[in-house]
Amino acid sequence: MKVSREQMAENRRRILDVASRLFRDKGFDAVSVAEVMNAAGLTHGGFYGHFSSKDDLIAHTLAHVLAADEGGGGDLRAYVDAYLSPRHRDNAAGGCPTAGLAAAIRHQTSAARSAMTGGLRSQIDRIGKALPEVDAADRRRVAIGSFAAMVGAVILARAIDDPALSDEVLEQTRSWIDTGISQVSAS
Amino acid sequence: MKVSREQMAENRRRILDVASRLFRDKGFDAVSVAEVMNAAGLTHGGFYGHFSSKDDLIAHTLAHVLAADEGGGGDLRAYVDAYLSPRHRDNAAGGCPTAGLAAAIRHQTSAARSAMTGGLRSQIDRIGKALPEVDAADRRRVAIGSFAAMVGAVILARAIDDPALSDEVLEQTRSWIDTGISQVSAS
DNA sequence: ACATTTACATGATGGCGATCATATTTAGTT
DNA sequence: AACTAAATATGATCGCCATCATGTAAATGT
Repeated sequence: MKVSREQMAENRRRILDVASRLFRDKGFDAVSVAEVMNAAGLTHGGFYGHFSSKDDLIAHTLAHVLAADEGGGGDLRAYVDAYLSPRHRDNAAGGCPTAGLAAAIRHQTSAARSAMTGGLRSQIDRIGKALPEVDAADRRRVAIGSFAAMVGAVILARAIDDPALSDEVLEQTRSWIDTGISQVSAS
Repeated sequence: MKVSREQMAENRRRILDVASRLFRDKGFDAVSVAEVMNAAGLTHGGFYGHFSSKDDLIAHTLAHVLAADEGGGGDLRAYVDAYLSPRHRDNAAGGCPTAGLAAAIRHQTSAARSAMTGGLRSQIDRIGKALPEVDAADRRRVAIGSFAAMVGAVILARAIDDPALSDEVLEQTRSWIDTGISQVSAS
C-alpha cells in the first residue's frame, strides 16, 4: 500500500535511524537488510524503493549519523569525560559513530569512506575550536591527538574482556589527555 | 593424502600465518575458510582436521599473532615512529593486529576476546617498561594513553579518504605523544 | 469520482559460505 | 610387506542474505 509523501519521508528517516543503531551495535556485515527494515517497522520488500543497495544504505546512514553527531562543540572537558565513560563504552549502539564504525570503513565503498572523512574533518575542527585556552599553534595537534586517544581508548576498552583493565584504559586515557591539554594551555 | 606429522604442524602454522594476514587485511567476515586454506596451499576439506570451526580458527589466530607481536619492547621512540608511519597505515595485512582487529573483537567469541585481552595487557606492560625516563607513578598513564592514541590514529588514518588529512593525523599524533612523554620525564 | 502512479508487502531466485560425507593416499606401526 | 590410522581432497548440503518480480492498495492529480 502506498503511503503519503510525508509518511514516506518519515519511513526513510526511521530506516536511517535504526540502521545507524544496528550498524554501530553489530557491525555492517552482521546486520541484514531485512533486519533493518523490520526494526523500522517495515518489510524487506520496500527497501529498494529507498536505497539502491545495502552499500548505498551504508553510505547514507553514515552521512545521516555523522551530520547528527555534533558532540565536542561545547564544554570539551565534559565531552571527554562522557566519551571516556563506562557508559559510553557500554552503549555502542547509541555512541560515537567514529568509535563504532571507523575501523570498518576500510572495507566499504568510496562513498562511505568519503562520508566518514567529512565527519572526521568536522569533528577535528569542532574540537580545535573548543580549545580556547590552548595556543593557536598547538590547537590542531591537541585536537587530533586527543581525539585519536579517545577513539583508540574506547575501541580498546570495548575489546577488553576484563572489566578492571577496561575501566583502567578509560581512566588513564582521560588523565593522559587532561595533563596533555593543561600543559600546553596558554594561561 | 596423509602427510608427515611434521608436515602437518607446518601446515597448521601456515594456516595461522595466512589467516592472520587475511584477517588483518580484509576483516574476519570477508575472509572465507576456503580462502584461508587456498592461501595456505591446501583445500577447504582439511580445515576441520585442524580447527573445529571458523570461530575456533579466529581465536587460535589471535593467540598466534599476538604472541608473535613483540613490538614496543626496545626503543620506544622508534616504535612510535614506525607505528605512526604511512608505511604501517598502508600495510594492515602485516601490521599491528590490535590496530587491525581490536574493533572487530566485540563481535567475536569469548575465546577470541580473551586472547585479545591478554595481548593488550602484555602490550601495555611492554610499553610501560620501555619508558625508563618516565617517573614510575606516570608510567602506566603514559603507556596506556600513548598506546590508545597510536591505535586510534592508525584506525582513523586508515579510514580517511584524503591522503593529506590521513598523513596529518599520523604526524600530529606522533607530535602529541612526543610532547606528552617528554613533559612527564624525570630528567 | 477516476485514472494513474507509487510505496510497500509477499514471495521468488541465485550465489556464497560454513560445515559435513566420503574417497584417496600415504605416514606410522607391526 | 601388509595393516591401520590419519591428513587432505573432492564433492555434497543447508541456510542465510542481497536482490528481484509481482501483487495490492492507497495517495495524488485531473
